[in-house]
Amino acid sequence: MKPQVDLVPPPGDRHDPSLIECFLRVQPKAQIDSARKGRTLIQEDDFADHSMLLLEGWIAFSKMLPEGETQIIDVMLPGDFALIGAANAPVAACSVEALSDARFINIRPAHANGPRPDMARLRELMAAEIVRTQSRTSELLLRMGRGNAANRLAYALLEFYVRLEAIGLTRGGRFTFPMTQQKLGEFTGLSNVHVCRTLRRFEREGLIAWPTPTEIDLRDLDALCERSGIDLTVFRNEILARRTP
Amino acid sequence: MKPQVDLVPPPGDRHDPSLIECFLRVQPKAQIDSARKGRTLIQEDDFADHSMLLLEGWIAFSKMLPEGETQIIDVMLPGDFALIGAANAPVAACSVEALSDARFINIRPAHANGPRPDMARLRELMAAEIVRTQSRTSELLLRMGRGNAANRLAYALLEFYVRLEAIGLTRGGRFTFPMTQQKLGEFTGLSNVHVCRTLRRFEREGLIAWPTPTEIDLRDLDALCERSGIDLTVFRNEILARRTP
DNA sequence: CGTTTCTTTGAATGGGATCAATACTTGTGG
DNA sequence: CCACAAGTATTGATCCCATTCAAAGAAACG
Repeated sequence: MKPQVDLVPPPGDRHDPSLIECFLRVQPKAQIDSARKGRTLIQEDDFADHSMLLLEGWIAFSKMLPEGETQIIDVMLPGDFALIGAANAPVAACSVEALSDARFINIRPAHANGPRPDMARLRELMAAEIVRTQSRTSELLLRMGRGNAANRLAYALLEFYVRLEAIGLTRGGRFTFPMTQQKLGEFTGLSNVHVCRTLRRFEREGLIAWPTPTEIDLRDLDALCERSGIDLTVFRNEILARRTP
Repeated sequence: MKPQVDLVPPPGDRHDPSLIECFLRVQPKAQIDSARKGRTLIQEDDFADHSMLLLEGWIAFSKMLPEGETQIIDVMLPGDFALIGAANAPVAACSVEALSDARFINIRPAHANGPRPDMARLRELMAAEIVRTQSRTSELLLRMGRGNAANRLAYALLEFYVRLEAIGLTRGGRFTFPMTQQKLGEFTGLSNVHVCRTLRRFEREGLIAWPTPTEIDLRDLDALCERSGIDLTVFRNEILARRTP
C-alpha cells in the first residue's frame, strides 16, 4: 500500500493544510488501521462515539430495511473525514464497509475538542468536511426523490470523478472504480439490472467507456452534467475543499 | 408567539442542559430572528458560513433540479440545530424555508469555537445534533432509494411524531402538522396526487385520522412502524437527544 | 363573495422492478 | 494447468407502482 504521504502536498507548496495534515500535527501518534475489501467495520445501531479519517481506499456507509434492501448513504474517498457518532449521540446510523482495501484513523471525541488553537483550527476543517458531506448527501437525496435512472447514475459517476480529480486520482476522465453494478445500484437506488442497462446506454451514446473491468472513463463530461442536472463549477464549489481561501 | 422559555425545562428538573440552554449561557445576547410562514430565509448556493438554532416553528431545507423539481432534504423542529455552512465551506447546499411562522437564532462560527469549557460543552451538544441530523437524512435516503409510497409516508409521519413527542408537542398520537400534501410529497419524493391517495388509504385502514385540517392523529403506531420498517425503541435512540446519559 | 390554493378521485401512460436465462470473470483446489 | 464454483454482467419478457393529465370539490383568504 502507498504511504500516507500521498495525501500531503510537498513542503513549500502554498496551500491550506488538509484535514489529515492538521490532525496528524495535533495527534502525531494516532493509530492507523487498515481493512481488506469487503470487510464491515461498523454495524448499523452499534455503539460508536468517534469519527473517521480515510487515508486510502473507498469506504461505504449504508443502511438496510428489515427485508434486507440496502441503500448506500455516502462513499468516503481518500482524505475524507466522517462523523460516525458523538459523545452525546453514540449510535452509528449506518454500517461502514470497505469497498476496497483501505487505511484509516479513528478519531476519538476528546482528540479534537480541546482548547488549543491547533485544535480549534482542526475543528474548523472538520466542520467544513461535515458541511460538504451534507452537501453530497443532499444532492444524492434530491436525485433519489426526483431523478430518473440516467440522472442518478450520471450524478454518481460525476461525483466520484470530481472528488477523485481534486485529489489527483484521475487521468483525463479515467479513474479506478472498485464498485460492482450491484453496489452502484445500492448507491443510486436502482436494481443491478437497471444499472447495467443504463450504463450500456451511456456507453452506446459515447458518454462513458470501460477501458478495463476495474476502471471507468468519463468521455463526455458535458453530456453527463446535462443528464445529472449539474453545473460543474457550482458543484465543485459545493463539495470540494477550497485550498486557498 | 410563545416565549423561548417553552424550550427551557423548569429549574430543579434533573437533566442535561439542552443545546439551546447551553448556547444561551455562552451567548446570552444572541439575536433572535423571526420569519413568517412561506418565507425563504436562504437560497441554495448562497454564501453562508453560519449555523441555525430553531426556537419555534417548522423549517424545511430543500434542493431543486434545473427543471424545478424540488426535494425537501430535512425538516427542523423546535429545539433543533443545523449546520448550514462553515468558515471553510461557506456555501449553502440547501434553500431554507419557513413551513410555519418561526423564531430562530443564527450562530456565527466564532460563537462556538473558542477555548472556554462551556464552549467545549456546547460543541459536544452540537456534534450530537449533527449526528442525529445525519441519522434522519440517512433514514429518509434509505426509504427514498428502497421504499414504496406507504413506506415513505409512514416513515415521515412517524419521524415527525417521535420528534414532537420528545419536546412535548403531541397529545396522544395527535399533533399540529403545517405541511401541505404538496410539501409532504416534496419530502417523501412523491407526487401530491399519490400522497393524497396513500394517506386516504391509511385513513380507511385506521392508521391515521385528520381531526382538523391542520392536525394529524396517528391512531395505530404499530401498523405505521411495520409499514415504515421502524423499531420505535431503536429509532428513538438514534434520532433523539438523550437527556440523562 | 370571488379567487386562489389545496384536496380528492378517475383514467391512461411509462419507468423501473422482477423473473429468468445465458455469458463472462475470478478464484480455488485438485 | 485445468475443472469447478461463485460471483458478476448482460439481455429479454412481463408486470406493477407511481406519474401525469384532467376535472371537480373543499377550504382558505383577501
